Amino acid sequence: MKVSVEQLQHPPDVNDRMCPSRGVLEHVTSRWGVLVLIALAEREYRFSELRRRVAGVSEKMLAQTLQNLERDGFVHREAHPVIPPRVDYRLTPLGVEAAELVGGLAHWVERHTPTVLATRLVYDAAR
Amino acid sequence: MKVSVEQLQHPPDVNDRMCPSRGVLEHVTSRWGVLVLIALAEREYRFSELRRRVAGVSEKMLAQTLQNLERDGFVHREAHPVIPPRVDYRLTPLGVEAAELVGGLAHWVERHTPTVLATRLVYDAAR
DNA sequence: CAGGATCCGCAGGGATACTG
DNA sequence: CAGTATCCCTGCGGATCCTG
Repeated sequence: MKVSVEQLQHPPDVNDRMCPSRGVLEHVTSRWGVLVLIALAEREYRFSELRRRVAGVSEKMLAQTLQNLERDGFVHREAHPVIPPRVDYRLTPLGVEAAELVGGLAHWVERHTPTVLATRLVYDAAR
Repeated sequence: MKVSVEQLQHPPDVNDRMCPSRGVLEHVTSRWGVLVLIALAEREYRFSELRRRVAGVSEKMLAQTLQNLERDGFVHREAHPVIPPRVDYRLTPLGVEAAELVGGLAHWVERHTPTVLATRLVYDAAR
């Protein structure tokens, strides 16, 4: 089989280059991205507040998630020059829309989870 | 409608039982799950048709994704006892709803991707 | 307190070969 | 054609330490 040079030049992330919207979608639907958006949908949070709210997230992943969401324009970061440091995170107008959509999806999933679990039992029982 | 963050969390293994909805959500929002749902939203597909339609997915991941979606009750699998084998995949009524939601989210992201990319440029330029 | 820097384990996922 | 089985590896994400 012949392989084009172009394919070899950019082996990684070909899809990302061709379809950047996939990357954006993965940011908002990522494991912690979903939870952060839903949390910030209710109100503004500080870093460690958010860390407690989204229990289980590591500092690293929370920082990374927030940076992605800020870079994409979904979250606004406001650092107050005080000691000790204080940083507030809130949704941008774009973030509010995104949070409504992912929140809607999450809520729909929650409502139908019992059905899904029952379906799984039937599926698993059939083998 | 408000969605609580607590109900969606499952950092350790135990939380899968405490919060199974998170698992369901990850199935439909997974990298390939989203694309499969969107593809099947337009029409019924066969396995290798779907593989060509969802460019970049490996056989393994497509099979795994389809099994998850079938087990959760979003996709119906119909195998025809012919040679060569022929298997059709289509959305269930529940899957249609799910596909509408993830599709809505995906299309919203697509519409706002130019804005996001522009925002990223500004963000990156600021450092 | 808000995060950067580092190390590292392990499972998610790709490539390939094989089967019914 | 529609998968399953196998090998293999990277990169996600957790833990820990450090700084402003």
